[in-house]
Amino acid sequence: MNDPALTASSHRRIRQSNEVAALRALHQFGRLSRAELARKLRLNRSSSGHIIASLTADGLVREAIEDPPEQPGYARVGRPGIMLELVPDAIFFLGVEIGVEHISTVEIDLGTNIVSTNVEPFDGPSISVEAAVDRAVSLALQSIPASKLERCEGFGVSTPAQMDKHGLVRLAPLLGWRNVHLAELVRDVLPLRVPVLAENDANAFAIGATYGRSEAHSGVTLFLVMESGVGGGIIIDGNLFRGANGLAGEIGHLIISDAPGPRRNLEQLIGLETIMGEYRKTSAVSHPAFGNFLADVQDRLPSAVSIAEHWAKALATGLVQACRIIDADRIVLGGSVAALYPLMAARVAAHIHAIQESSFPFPSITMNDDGTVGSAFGAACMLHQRYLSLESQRFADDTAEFEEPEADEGR
Amino acid sequence: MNDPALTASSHRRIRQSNEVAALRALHQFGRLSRAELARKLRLNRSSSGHIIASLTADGLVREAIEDPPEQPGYARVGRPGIMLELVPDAIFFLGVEIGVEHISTVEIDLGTNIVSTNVEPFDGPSISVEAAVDRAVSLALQSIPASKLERCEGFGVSTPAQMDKHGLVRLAPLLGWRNVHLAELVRDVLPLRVPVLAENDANAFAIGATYGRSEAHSGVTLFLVMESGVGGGIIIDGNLFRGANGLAGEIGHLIISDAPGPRRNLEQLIGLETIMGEYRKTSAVSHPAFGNFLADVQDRLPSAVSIAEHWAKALATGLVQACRIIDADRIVLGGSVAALYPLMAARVAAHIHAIQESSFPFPSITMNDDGTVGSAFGAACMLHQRYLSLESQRFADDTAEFEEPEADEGR
DNA sequence: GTTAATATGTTGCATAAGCATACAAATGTC
DNA sequence: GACATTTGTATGCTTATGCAACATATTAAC
Repeated sequence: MNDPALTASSHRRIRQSNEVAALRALHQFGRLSRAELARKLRLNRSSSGHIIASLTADGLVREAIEDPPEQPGYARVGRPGIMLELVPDAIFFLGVEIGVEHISTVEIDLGTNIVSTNVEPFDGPSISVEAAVDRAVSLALQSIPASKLERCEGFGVSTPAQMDKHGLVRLAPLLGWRNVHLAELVRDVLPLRVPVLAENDANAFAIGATYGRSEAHSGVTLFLVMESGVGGGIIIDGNLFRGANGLAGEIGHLIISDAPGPRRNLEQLIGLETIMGEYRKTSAVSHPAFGNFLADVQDRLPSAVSIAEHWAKALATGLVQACRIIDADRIVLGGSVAALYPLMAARVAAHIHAIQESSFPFPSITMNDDGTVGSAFGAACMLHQRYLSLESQRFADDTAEFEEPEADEGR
Repeated sequence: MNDPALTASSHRRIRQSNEVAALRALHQFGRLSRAELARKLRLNRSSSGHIIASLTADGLVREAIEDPPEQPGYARVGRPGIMLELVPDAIFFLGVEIGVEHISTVEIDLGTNIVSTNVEPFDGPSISVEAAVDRAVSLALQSIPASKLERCEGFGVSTPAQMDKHGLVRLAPLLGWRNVHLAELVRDVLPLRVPVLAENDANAFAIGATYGRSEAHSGVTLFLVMESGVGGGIIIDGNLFRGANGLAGEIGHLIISDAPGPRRNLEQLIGLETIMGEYRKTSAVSHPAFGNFLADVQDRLPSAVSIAEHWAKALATGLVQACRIIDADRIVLGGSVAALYPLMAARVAAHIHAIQESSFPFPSITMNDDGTVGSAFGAACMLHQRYLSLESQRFADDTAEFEEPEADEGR
């Protein structure tokens, strides 16, 4: 492909771009009248009408039957608009997470509502890629009736792996994969001709946690997933920033060696295993769970508090380092270990202010409240995002030619 | 402004977008025929002709009189195309750097060639913002004949400061500024109605070092300026990534505390002052310069080599940390201290491989060969880049309405 | 040296899509 | 109940691109 920045607009492209913009606006703002849409898109009212007509014909948009909660008190003069909304079940997207210990799948609709989820235990390291893909695909499809299948418009896979943007896995240490084209494998197995995207699990999680949230729609969000491993993803202006090799935001491998001793990375300092390893040494319970630890911290048990304190300091250090580089304005914590944050928020903040120079602003830190299927959900969101873009399959009929290997003589 | 991603295309917008694409292609590839351009832009040959006609009428493009170095050996059949090129002196852009010890100015033409430069000593901390702006503007304009002034299409300012994207300086510790609207001040003083942009000096330097280079046109480039201070900038797919507050890439404030002792940041470890401070303790010369140090390193003088070794290790640590976050595929070193790198490249590489886990790819490291006016040049490039975009002033006549404060009812 | 093949630039026409305008409809205000 | 205000739609206009045809300029072939 030539420089995407250079590609020109043509006639169809305008309409496509405007349809996409309309869909995005409806997704972001929920309900809009044609006139409101025209204003948002800086379009003529009649053009807005045309665009809506074509989207309605495609079954993607409809007029809302009821316009219920008419803001009370503020009644506007003039003829009221007819509210438009996305037709949620017009199409759907599937996302699966191939984890180390489980496979999760999610179905989302055009409104990015979760329609259904499946989770299944799984022993990643002992299973071949092909078998894993088979299981993931069949789990995702098991609850979809055949008649509905054709409305599927995308399939996303997330997995703990380094991979390029085409879904070619370079390395997946936890699963023992190397140089497998994951997206291809899924495409081959899927009984559908739909776009397939594969993405690192932390990156997918980051998309899922921010997708559609207006806060994350502009600015820089750093998302952290803290489990036994610590991953991360960066969202810039609502889009995933992958970096050159899909490794951007892999904050778990930051080197934090404030203390003397062997060099340790952030993952080894704030990951679940470290916490539990330390906690086991002191806990009264024989096989303590993370919940026991949280309870002990809450109860101000000194040994637990001390562990949490180290955790807070390491986390603060990592966040400060990351922000020196990407200058995020928003940090979102996810993964099971994030539950420790509310108990330690003040300590984390104190450490941050002690560590960083006072002239630097610091981002807000919030928790990700999402459920357990975050990464699969994010994978599905990636395809929703793609559908609401110029790369959408809706426009594929006229761009059907895939004659990419054109001679790049000009380099 | 509403979501920029949502704004729709209209008729004029197509043409504008295509004219911009044509200008960019000509800038990037130098000379193209109408037919070649049409292929690059995926446009019909006749459309390409129309666009070129309108750009030629505007005086921005012309047919090259001679097509000299016709690649020998490879003669293509068919009617040869008429080569088109930008008219370099159709318009020009000015860039100034308000440094701590000097003011530099640059004039570049439409081909981003440097037309002229001025440098003047300056005592930043002792001079008010207004006076500094005055001097910078008059130095930039001094060699421009009045008749030429109207062809100026942009004015860029770079300075060591934290500022937002509108050119509002939050803090400039080295100059003693705080909460000044630098871009506004320049606009007020300039005897021209041209776009004015202000940017942090390291960010501007980064743009200048990568702008127009096809290598940097895709991927992630981390640029480092090493002087007494250490700054940095990040270029993603050819565009500056500012972060939420314009502080992205400010790698000098990374905390590197591998050694015991007080916490130190990267700037304190690899900056010019540290090197020279250490070097002075051992040097035979009474007032040694950085050149003496370089010579001693080259001569393998143990004391100098030891200093350089520490430098290499700290640099390697900083680069690895940065790449864990942004996953750059290209690092460019600039500033006077960068001259040390070629002597230590092997050691830096060794440290990098020792520090980072083997599964991570590592970016190439190159030197910035640019002259002393890099930051001013970058500031000028920012306006060149803007001119070759849809925000160009060329299109301002029909977008003249600035009725931004529209009610954002939908939030 | 003439003819064929190939690629470029230009011209006239068709098409598509947004814009401007006008108008009917639906609501609130007086 | 008259009027203002806003929405949605229908009509004609403008504009930029695409398409096809043609003249033009060059190489290759006989």
